[in-house]
Amino acid sequence: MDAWPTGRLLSTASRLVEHAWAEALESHGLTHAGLIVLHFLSTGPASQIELARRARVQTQTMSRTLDRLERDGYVERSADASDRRRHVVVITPEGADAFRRAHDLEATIFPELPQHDVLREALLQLIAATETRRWGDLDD
Amino acid sequence: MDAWPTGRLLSTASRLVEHAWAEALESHGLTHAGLIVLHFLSTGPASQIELARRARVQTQTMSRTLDRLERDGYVERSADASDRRRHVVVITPEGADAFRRAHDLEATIFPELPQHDVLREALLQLIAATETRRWGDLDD
DNA sequence: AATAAACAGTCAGCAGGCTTACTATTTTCA
DNA sequence: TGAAAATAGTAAGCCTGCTGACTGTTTATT
Repeated sequence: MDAWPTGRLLSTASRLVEHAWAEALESHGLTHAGLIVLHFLSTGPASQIELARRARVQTQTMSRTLDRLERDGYVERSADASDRRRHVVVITPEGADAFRRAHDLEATIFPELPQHDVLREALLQLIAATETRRWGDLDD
Repeated sequence: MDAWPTGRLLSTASRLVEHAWAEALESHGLTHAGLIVLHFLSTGPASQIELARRARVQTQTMSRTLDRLERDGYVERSADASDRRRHVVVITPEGADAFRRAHDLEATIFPELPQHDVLREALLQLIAATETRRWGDLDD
């Protein structure tokens, strides 16, 4: 496995970690993708396009993630009065509750690593190096 | 984004890198998941369960990946005479060709990173720390 | 003012992860 | 030997990425 290309190591590690999360999250009625959204909404409402931009996914993907969150009663969508193209997405009390319960898991589920800080730094650099081409200049 | 949990950084980085790959690979008629399989098969035939184990995916996932590779003419499945439960998977000349053309991309597509070696080492440790619970003891 | 362009969101369909549930074959062992 | 257990593979259905094509609304241009 030492011979694997770095991209493959990256996606394998990502899948393994995500799976460990998923196990913990499903007991709170949440998924990985949903948790990200609740995180963003915990500080206030947002449009779908803004949520997509911050999560670095396509608006179509975000649309379906919100479908599921809405189905489960964690968010609500309403038309924006001043711009009827826009939907304002708001977290519900149930959503805020689920987020609060799940929030600490994010930190604790990650395995102890001697290189944790270095890993974070390298990932941030890697993201910075690749994302501009795909997502343009983002400030968060 | 500095405040993001490490798991989220990991999956975001993984998706961005994978997307850059995908662009390059599709010009060779390949996908990420397919390339891994061709890589494993380039040194000889294997059973589906063995391919799944080495790629760290479920056999059901591998089954469908092989469906697509077979559909595209890159691999062939045949029943194992000595154990009729088993399918022996073999790479075709077309598959070997596609693999050869794509092989170098894996290394060159990855962005230059000052921390490349440290990143690899951290990822290998992370995989080692998480995979045993899910995949048992593997020797590769 | 009318038309063109940009924008916000959705739908349909594919890929590749996952789980649960199934068939068919082989192995074990009572 | 014959029944139970293990093994290899598939099917169906969910989630979350993606692309391409579409609707409806707003903004820009002429």
